[in-house]
Amino acid sequence: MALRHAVLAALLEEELSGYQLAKAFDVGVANFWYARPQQLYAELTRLEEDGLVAGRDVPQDSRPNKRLFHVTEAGLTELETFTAASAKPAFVRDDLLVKVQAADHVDISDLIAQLTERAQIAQAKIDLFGTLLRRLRDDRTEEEFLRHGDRVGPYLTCLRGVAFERENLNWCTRTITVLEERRRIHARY
Amino acid sequence: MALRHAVLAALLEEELSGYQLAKAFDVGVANFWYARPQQLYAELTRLEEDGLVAGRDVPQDSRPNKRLFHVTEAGLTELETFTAASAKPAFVRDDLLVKVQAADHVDISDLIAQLTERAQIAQAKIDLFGTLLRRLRDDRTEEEFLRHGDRVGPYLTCLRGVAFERENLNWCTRTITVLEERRRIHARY
DNA sequence: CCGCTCATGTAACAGGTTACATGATTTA
DNA sequence: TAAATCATGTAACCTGTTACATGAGCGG
Repeated sequence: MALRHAVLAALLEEELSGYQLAKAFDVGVANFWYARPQQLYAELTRLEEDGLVAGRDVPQDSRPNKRLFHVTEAGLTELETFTAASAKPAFVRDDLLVKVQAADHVDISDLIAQLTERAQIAQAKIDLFGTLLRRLRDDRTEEEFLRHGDRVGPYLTCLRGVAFERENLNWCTRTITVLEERRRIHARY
Repeated sequence: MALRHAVLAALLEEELSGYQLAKAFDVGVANFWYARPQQLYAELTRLEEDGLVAGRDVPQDSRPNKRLFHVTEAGLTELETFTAASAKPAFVRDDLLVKVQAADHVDISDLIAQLTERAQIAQAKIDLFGTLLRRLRDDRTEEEFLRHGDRVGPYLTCLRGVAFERENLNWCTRTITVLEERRRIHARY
């Protein structure tokens, strides 16, 4: 099971409902994992059955009631065990890269369109992460926060997210430039 | 189907056997996708059934015979269609990031060990990709090659691979430094 | 003779995606 | 009144992983 530990890690910081978790694991706030809502609801059910998280009902007026989950002692132990075990390397699996790999055999305009779209998404994420980082470290400088802040885990993963998206953006614009230049040259004949 | 197009893209450059494909999709030569040998053999069978690739038997002495596959006209059309369709964004799903997210609640030494291991893997990949890039562009400078080389797709995906691993390495060493510093401070009490 | 590379698979299972379902409330 | 947000799921399906199986030749 893989999602399992990601959920536990996310719930360490604060009590969350399935719905809130889904938000975090979707749009890109959680840069260390991605999952669909259905998967999260299912996983929370299983985690509770196994006693790794516990939920409590929170009645709300003018909103449907919700269940907030927190990590139990057993859950923390499970996370410790998981952390001690060696991590399998992460792989790249990206449709866009497949398309660029085939660049010399397919329509360049399609490719440029998709690279442009990806670049925009990357920029949006960079902005989002930037805001998030500023909120996490509050007044402090990054250096100061990383030394003495009380919870740096989420900050560190967020730094990874920024770096990744920055490289992503960089590569997209570079690739677009190359492909456009080649199209221009080709168009002369 | 996802692997399908990755296989087609890989076969564009040269005729390959299942075994050769497996090599390319494993160790990290193909930086645009990852797959296990079993999956590739299965996918090649399906692709051939669907007429998107065609194989030919190559008898070898002092080696088992093999089947080399190449992309058919129908296969190329399929790739074009795929490229024209909009790509779904790629997500992060990394065990190591989950562990770092939980950094404030788990054993730091375990974390540092795994970050170190990951950093070494990243360095190895950077070297590998560097060699590959030099081979691809031959004598030419990168600028020159990207403008006038005849097949730049694999080069561009490889550039993405280098950038990714460089950021990976960077983040790992930075994170190690932060965690070690915090451990040092903590140890005083 | 042991382990590695070449060469190709099958079968059972775990994990993730897509489609579908429901229902209340707030905002435009 | 239509769309978005809050809130939670079920069921069928597709994809990918793990474990296992086979067999020949080459290098130490």
